[in-house]
Amino acid sequence: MELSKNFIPGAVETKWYQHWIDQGYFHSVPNDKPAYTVVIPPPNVTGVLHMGHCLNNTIQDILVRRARMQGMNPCWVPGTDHASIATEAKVVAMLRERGIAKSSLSREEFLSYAWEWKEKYGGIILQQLRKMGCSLDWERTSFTMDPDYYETVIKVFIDLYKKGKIYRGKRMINWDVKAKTALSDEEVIHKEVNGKMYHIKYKLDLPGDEYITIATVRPETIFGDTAICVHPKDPRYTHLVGKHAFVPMINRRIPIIADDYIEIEFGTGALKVTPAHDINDFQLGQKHGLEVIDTMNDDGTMNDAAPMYLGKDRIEVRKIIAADLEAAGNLVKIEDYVNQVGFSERTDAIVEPRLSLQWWVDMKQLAAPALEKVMSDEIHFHPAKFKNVYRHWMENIKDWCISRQLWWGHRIPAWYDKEGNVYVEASLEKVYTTYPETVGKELYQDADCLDTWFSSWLWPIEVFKGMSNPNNAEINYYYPTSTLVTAPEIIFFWVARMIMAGEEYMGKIPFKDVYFTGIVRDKQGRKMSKSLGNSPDLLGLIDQYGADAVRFGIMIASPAGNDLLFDESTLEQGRNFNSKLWNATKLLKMWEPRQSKEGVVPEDAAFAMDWFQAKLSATQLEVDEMLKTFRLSEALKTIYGLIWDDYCSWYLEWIKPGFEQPIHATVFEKSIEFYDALLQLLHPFMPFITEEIHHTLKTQTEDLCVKELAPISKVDESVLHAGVLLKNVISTLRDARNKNQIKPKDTIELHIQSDNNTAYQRIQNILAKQINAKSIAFTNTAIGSSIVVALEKDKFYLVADQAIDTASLKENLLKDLAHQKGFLESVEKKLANEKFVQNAKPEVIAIEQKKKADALARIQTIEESLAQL
RNA sequence: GGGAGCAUAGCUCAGUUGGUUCAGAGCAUCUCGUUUACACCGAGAGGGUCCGCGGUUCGAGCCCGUGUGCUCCCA
Repeated sequence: MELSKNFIPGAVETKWYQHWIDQGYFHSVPNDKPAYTVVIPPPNVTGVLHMGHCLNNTIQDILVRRARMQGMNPCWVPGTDHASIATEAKVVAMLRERGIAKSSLSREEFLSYAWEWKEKYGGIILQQLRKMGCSLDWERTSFTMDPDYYETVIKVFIDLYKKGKIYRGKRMINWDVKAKTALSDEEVIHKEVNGKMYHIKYKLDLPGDEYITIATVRPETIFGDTAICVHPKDPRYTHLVGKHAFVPMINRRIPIIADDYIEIEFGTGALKVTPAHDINDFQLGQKHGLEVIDTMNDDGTMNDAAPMYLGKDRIEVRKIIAADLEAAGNLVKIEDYVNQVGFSERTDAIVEPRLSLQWWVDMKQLAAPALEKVMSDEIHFHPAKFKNVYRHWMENIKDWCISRQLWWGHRIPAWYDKEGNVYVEASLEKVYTTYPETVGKELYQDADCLDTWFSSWLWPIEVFKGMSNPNNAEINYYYPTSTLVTAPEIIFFWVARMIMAGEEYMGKIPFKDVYFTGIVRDKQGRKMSKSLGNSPDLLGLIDQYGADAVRFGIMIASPAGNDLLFDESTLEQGRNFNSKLWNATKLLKMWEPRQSKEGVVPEDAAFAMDWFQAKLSATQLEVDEMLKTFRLSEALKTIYGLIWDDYCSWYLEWIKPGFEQPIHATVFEKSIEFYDALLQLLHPFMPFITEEIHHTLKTQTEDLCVKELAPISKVDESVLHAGVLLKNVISTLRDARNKNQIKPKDTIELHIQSDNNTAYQRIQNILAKQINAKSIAFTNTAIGSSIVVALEKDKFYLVADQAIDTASLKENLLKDLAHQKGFLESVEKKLANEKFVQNAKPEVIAIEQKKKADALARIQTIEESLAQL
């Protein structure tokens, strides 16, 4: 069979993915084997695959595929999140394009558009995961708004309400004026913004023309001012406390109060207090019993508290108010000022603090066990540094605002009567049953939805129907899940809350290990984002390089828990690795028809096979350990080196038969076997090409995808060491050839002077081949007119046809000699140090003594070589 | 303002409880080379005051203190 010149990924990938699906390899049912369960962090239902997903899902696939090959029963559950605010925003935008305003639709009409949208775009991201080769159990695809899931979310709300852990309260919340909804603290992104500090003077309610000057970055909020506050010990203002001032432009009279919350040094030392629009002002207002005047509508425009700006956006007002204040004679000055401003994660609108009646979860009790499980390492965080971050948050946890003023999501199961009484139940019928006093009353349901995370925190439970069908066989088998792979940015949003839900509703942790991936950044270290346009098109990259190369590229640059700087050159490296694998296959296939069964295996090939077996086993052990400790990037690097350097560059060259010579059948078989073992080791990282080559090498009885790893054979340390020596000799002699400008085609004669000839006898054919020597001889004496190379205690004489550059040879030897002598000196100094000899461990001293002996021997060798020149 | 983390070769990172020939890898760089697997390649080489300063120790990239620079989270 003639193999194509290069490996072409496209068709191969489609073929094998379909085959794996047809064979049902990714579908799991409970059985006798140990379960290895992973639930996907559900991407937004309308999302498209980006680099973050690529990294995250590649890692999960590696873990799952590895588990499959280790004979476990892996189950990787796919699914999507309804992502209430993001999806609703998209639907609203889509409707706007069609000329439909959300406000013109009923809730039911809007939701039918939303479902239509979900059906149309909802599957895209899951299709894209198939392209990447993800071995997900598609029969288990879940959605956070599936009927059972929906009911479970409602059930949890009611349960927590009845336990007194959910309450309704008027609090300062973060208001997204674009989406017209409350946001949790975690959904607000703080950014530094260049703004202005306005100094504004308020006329005092005193005889004469006296003023007090305040400083603010938000002059448009003055209409909500209900006090001015100063520090009680500020000598500038003590005489004014208890007096009153007038808000500019509207001339509303407000008191001047004192509180040590004020920083004397900041601004003018006098603070305008606006309880409706600032969290700190709100607290101050509560303490001093101040009035709360809301000056804004829910879309961020000014209301009738600011009659002259009615209907204008607050940001717009900030720009024009300075001129009006100036005209009114109240503006003192404007300074440049940098401050932190909160933006909505979803809509990028500037978040407004706003007083509002919302639903809250009391977090204190839920947090305690969840903190303990992580601190005690019952749940392992990788890397462990995130334990600190987690602890800090959990110890300072605040109540969770769970209501969102949206329609797309799980509608809050609360009904109100005209008097404002609240009845929480799953349906109106149930309300009438549970609360007989409501019978005959007209009730209306809360219009709001629950925060998306209020459904996702049940994900590892409800994908197995652990709550809608408690104690079923699946939840008992698959839960707790094994490993969660996610981004550190959602450690509080999601990870912490899943642990709480697990403890509360299953009485068990939801997962044993959490692997935090880094954030994918561009070459310059910037976070990838749509607005920067630095997020590459993943499917385009897969088309260009192949899925295996993309997986390779993203994993090789991805240290655990550190951000990864994405650079397309690693994808090239991945594609080159594909080529290397393919070319090695071509070489093996070339030898296939030229096998000979005659005679015994040549001694050098026997050595090569022994060596590679030892190297393979040793590396398999290393990789095993690395994967156990989630050092995936290192494992991939190790496998890459084993294949490229040890197998291709060394082993295949060592066993390579001469020009048009046959290869011994035993050697050929063994080489195929080795290669297959390498493919198996690599398979979790690069599933497509490894499966393809596995079947190209020979007729296989099973697919690599489900082939169980064989036990690792014992490592023969001595042959491993012999291999190191051989590689060392080859490199050193090649270097000597290079330095003496011996052309690659020119042969040399090699004479070896050693105490241990037998060590070289077994490998001399390999050595001859690798350094292009026409003969190898052993000698007890120096060989004249040769290039002398010293390695450890042995000497090598290279006899070439061309003239030898004795001067440079001598120079090199002298350099080496000086180096060795310096080294010897430092070792001797150490050994002469009494304190060292007294304190150091015996094995450390033994090592130093060996160093000394070796250095002495080496100096002798070099001196002898010099004498011969 | 509070908290967490990072600083090792041009770049991205390893470096296990302080102790092997005097700090490793991949990529990049340089030199040589198209001999039938592979130029998406082969052979070889160069490159580091382990951020500064101080301390503990016989011995520090690793431990302690301190300074500087950067990143992230929270207010």
